[in-house]
Amino acid sequence: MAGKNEKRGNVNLSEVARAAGVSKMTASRVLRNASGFSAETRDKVMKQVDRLGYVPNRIAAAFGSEQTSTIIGVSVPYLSSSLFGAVLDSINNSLARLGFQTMIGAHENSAETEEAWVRSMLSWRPAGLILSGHSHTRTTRELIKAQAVPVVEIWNLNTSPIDLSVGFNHFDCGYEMGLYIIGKGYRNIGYVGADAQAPGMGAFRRNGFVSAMKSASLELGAEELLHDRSGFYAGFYGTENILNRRNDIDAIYYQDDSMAIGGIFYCQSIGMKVPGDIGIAGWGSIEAASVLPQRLTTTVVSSQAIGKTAADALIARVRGEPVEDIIITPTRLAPGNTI
Amino acid sequence: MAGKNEKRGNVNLSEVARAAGVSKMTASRVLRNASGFSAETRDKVMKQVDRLGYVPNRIAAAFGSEQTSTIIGVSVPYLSSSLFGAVLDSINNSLARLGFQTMIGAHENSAETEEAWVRSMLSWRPAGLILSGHSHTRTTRELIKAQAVPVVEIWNLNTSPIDLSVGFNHFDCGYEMGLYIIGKGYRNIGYVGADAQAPGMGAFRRNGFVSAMKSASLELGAEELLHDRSGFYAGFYGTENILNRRNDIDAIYYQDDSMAIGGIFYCQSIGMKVPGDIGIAGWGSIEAASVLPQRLTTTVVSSQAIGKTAADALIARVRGEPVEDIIITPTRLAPGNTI
DNA sequence: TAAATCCACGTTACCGGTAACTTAATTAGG
DNA sequence: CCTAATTAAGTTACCGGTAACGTGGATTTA
Repeated sequence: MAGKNEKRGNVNLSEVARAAGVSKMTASRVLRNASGFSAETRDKVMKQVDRLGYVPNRIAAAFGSEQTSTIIGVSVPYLSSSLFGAVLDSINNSLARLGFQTMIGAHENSAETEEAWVRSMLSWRPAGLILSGHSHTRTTRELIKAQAVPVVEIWNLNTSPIDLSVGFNHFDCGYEMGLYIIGKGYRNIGYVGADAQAPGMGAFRRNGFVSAMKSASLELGAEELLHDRSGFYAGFYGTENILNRRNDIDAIYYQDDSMAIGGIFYCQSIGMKVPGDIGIAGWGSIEAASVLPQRLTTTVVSSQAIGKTAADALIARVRGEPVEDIIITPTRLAPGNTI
Repeated sequence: MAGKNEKRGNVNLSEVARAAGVSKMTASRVLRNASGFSAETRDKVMKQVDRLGYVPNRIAAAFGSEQTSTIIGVSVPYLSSSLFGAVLDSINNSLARLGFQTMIGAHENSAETEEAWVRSMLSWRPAGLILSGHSHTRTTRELIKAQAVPVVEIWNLNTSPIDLSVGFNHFDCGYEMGLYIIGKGYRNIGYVGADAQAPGMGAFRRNGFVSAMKSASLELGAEELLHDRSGFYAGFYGTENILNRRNDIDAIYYQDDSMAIGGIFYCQSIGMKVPGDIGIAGWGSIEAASVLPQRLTTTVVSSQAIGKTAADALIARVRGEPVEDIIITPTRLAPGNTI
């Protein structure tokens, strides 16, 4: 009798219940802290739980009730990105606090990869999903709607979301920075980005920026889109390229702060003064910028706020509480002294 | 009949099987690509799968068989850290490729937080776990052993692991760097770190470093342990502190590259030349260092290799294939020109 | 004091797959 | 040509919880 059940050290509810001299259902009620048991019974059950080392089986629970899935699928472009790392940390923190588990996926800015992930994710019958892809395939949308699973699209504000959207408008970020730079008197402005092979949100900012220039009857003096991931080195290299092609560029708008910092270092390395010889602006306000001798002109984004807001909104929806469909998390142009 | 099952757009195997005119079991075999069905039958089933939009239920599958859980729990200190971000990315990539799902947890260097996570994780009956905490509570170890779940401890090499260990020796990294710096003629060396409230692996490197100094009959000239997370700013600030206390320090070893870079910037900001006035060394080889005007003296660690090796080893163990218990991923002291 | 209510707990059925076993038909082998 | 092996299915039982409902005794209410 002992030997048979010790195949894997797995004790189940029935054994706990039997040991405590109650029914399986009563033990279940105690463990879920539902009502319908006396304090005395609870103590009896909990004593056996401890003695037998019972580990609840959430797979069985999720299977049995369909209400009790506490899995939340979270999809981001990359796990190794300082901006998304902070979003993930914040989401995971909020979810864990609320008793939910995070299953992650990295789509690398490919809508097809995202679709494959969503498909496999849905078979876990998650309580909800958090997506950060900038666009989804038609199948992705259909799959999600067919399963009627709550979803929050984060990062970019989607004005007609599948379900909920938490974020801000990337186009507007670019537009605002465009007007700012033009207002400072720059006229021959370049753009350096790094997601040409699979455009992410940076493309929206770039378009907003170009649009601002158009509104002042200007156009991009030069553009460098590396087939690479954004990063310090990509910024360094991209700046080298663009300045080799056009030496009359007086300012550069970068896809993000990492690249802008790389750009500053390139300029430094060839003896160009920032902002004396060239103006530089980034986006995203990463921590690395805080140690630069100059304060980088950038757009401040709160990754933490997005993560927490998204997690809270999703769980509210999961629980059937009322939620705003579209929640804007503010961004702020932070003037520095690199422009 | 139609209305009743359309409660949630959920189609189950029975319905697919009925529509295809076969038994549930045959449909199951087709979907798992097991043997025991004809090409004709497969086409019939797959046609209905597409027509009805069947999404398999992995919760039910995992529940029914116990062999088919494809959940892997992965625990790291923080999700928003460039080093662990790369490890996570690599783990997730490898696992996804092998058909496994990653459930994450962040323990923030607290063994108690890790224990709570392990407890909740085990109730999902995962196929395996990847842990990166530098030490575990006794309960954590007991829980894992009782459930007989495969585990890989990563990052720090554990010479008596619970199950498997993939990583390298942090003490040795510090020791090696200590000898190197002493060999360059420095004598009054400081250490700047940032995990005093919950020591992570950096503490081992620091101890290795101190040990190297002892072997040369030296001791730390000064030490600054910030109650903060490691990062550029912590390095900047820590350097300011340590140099204000002792202005005769001729070199500083940092907990990691982020902090070392922060240190370089602080020195630059007060007009100290690196390495003329002070030598600086970091650890971890993060990308940010690649854009510095000087090449940072550091220890190169392949986060990617650790992630992939750990994932592969774990899955081999899950599948019952033979695996090395202890796998060392190499590190390399990379001399730069900051020392 | 009888009826209504509440409480603590038990019983039954079921969630959606899969393992293990069985059966019928086909093919191979001597 | 008859038996053994192989293949393509079907049947049955079960995984470990939870929802829904049932029951008997204690307490409250009219």
